[in-house]
Amino acid sequence: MTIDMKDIVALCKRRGFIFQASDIYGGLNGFWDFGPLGIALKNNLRDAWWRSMVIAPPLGPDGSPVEIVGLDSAIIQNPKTWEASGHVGGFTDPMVDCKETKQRYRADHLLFLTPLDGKSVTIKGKQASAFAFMQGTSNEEIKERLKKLRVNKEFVGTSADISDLLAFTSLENVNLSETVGPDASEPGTLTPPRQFNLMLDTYPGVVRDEASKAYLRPETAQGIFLNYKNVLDSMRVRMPFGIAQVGKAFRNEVTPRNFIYRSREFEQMEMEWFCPPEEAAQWFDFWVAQRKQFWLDVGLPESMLQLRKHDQDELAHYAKEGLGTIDVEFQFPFTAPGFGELEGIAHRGDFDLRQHSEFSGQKLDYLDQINGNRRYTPHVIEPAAGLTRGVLALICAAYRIDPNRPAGLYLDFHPSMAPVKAAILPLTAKEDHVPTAQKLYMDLRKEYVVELDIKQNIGKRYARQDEIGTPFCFTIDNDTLQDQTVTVRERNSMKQDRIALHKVKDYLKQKIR
RNA sequence: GCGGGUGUAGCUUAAUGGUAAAGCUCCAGCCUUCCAAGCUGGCCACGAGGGUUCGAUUCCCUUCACCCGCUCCA
Repeated sequence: MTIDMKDIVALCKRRGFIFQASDIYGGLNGFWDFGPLGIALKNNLRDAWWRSMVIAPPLGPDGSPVEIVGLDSAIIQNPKTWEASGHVGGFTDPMVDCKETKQRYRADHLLFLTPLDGKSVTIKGKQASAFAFMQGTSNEEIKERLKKLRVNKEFVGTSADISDLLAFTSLENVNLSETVGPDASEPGTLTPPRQFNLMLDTYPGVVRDEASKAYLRPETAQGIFLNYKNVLDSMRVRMPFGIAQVGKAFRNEVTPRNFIYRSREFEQMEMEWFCPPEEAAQWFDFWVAQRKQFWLDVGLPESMLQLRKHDQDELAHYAKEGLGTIDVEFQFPFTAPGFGELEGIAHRGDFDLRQHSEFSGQKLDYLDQINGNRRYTPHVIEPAAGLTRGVLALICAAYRIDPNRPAGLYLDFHPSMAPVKAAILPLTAKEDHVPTAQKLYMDLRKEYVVELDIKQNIGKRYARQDEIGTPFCFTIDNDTLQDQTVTVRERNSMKQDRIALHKVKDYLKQKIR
């Protein structure tokens, strides 16, 4: 069965999960709003995460519960934060476009050759003094390409490894008009490198002043590092321990795509786990296993999940010195049969605390008074999950096409994630079914999100509940009035059972973990 | 940012240089004892801006959004 994202987007809109932001104004690229059921689903996922991290964190390798505390830091922090974190400097990738082929290249991924004798050659009547190639191009491919361009010369670097070639950005005075792009047929088609600012900025204060420029956080993590010392000084935590945070983050994605998967405003669930350097490897493995289990627990099927270790060259700037990064990936409809990132577990080493210590002049190390007053800067293991992406994964995983039911489809949410746990349906709108239904509804809503739906025939009401993934429907009919039983209709099987009216609450308690 | 495609009601579709049509949904009422049933009535649309024209949803331009591909993705 292949799922079309169009159908998922349509369902999300039709049933109040996710709307395009600023819909009545024609939308805004990269922004989405969560409707009544979308926020319910998101809150359920967020709460499950918070519970699994802060309220009831898992047992560590030694069998005792690990220690994690919560945090909610500001979205806007002192801009120095992002200088220290490396985001201001390293978060803007210079890009180069080719006017001929319409290709775009990251300037720092381009390498190029210059003739050994320093003399240019003529191609299509134009002088060419440099030839650009994508990083990773093999020597054979380079030779082949030069042959195609009918260039017969000795080049700097051709006989050596590709890594010896000069990086494009290292050439201050490169003459672009004499440079042949990686896929171009003539020189002079490349644009100068352009900076892409990947952080959104703002200007706190009523007067717009360049000196007051600040950034909307591109990740929640830095707010945790900034509060590392505050937490240490106020919470009596001891190494190893974690700080967890859920919140919005903002990135100027070059191309927002795939519904809410890559948006410019999104929500993260991040936990920074601080530990002694020598324990980092053990905790890294521990958290990778824990995080995968979390996604299984909220209902994503094993077959749609995979763990993937980052290659060395795709590691983020902060993860380069550590044990690397492993992603938990989900098989989204738009990546299938491939997978897309849902969560990344990164070993950040002591990079962040070291940087912030240097930029702020504050001591951010740890004095271990239990183990001989040893002093060290903790290493950090970071499970960073996309809450927004998690919601999309839950919806995609739950989407079931079923021609045998009126709605033609249903959402197979795990009962704990379902926005509505149960619907109370009087079989008819007649006066004798309604009061009993209302009474049951008023009773259940104290503990569960339930809906009372009176209007229209029963089939339509079941269909609507199928579409929003409500796991159970309780129907009140004439028999209810006689023997105090109701029909319970189970979403996935559409099977009906009769249970006692007073057992309904226990039934839900047992079914919804 | 590039190339291609698509924009008519909540959804699916229609027609038209001159009052924009229908089915489903939705709402109200009736009827209904278990899966979008039936009857009656009702609400709701030409993505936005500009141009051509007596008149534009239709033709032209621009723009915005979405989809696909490229690119990017700490």
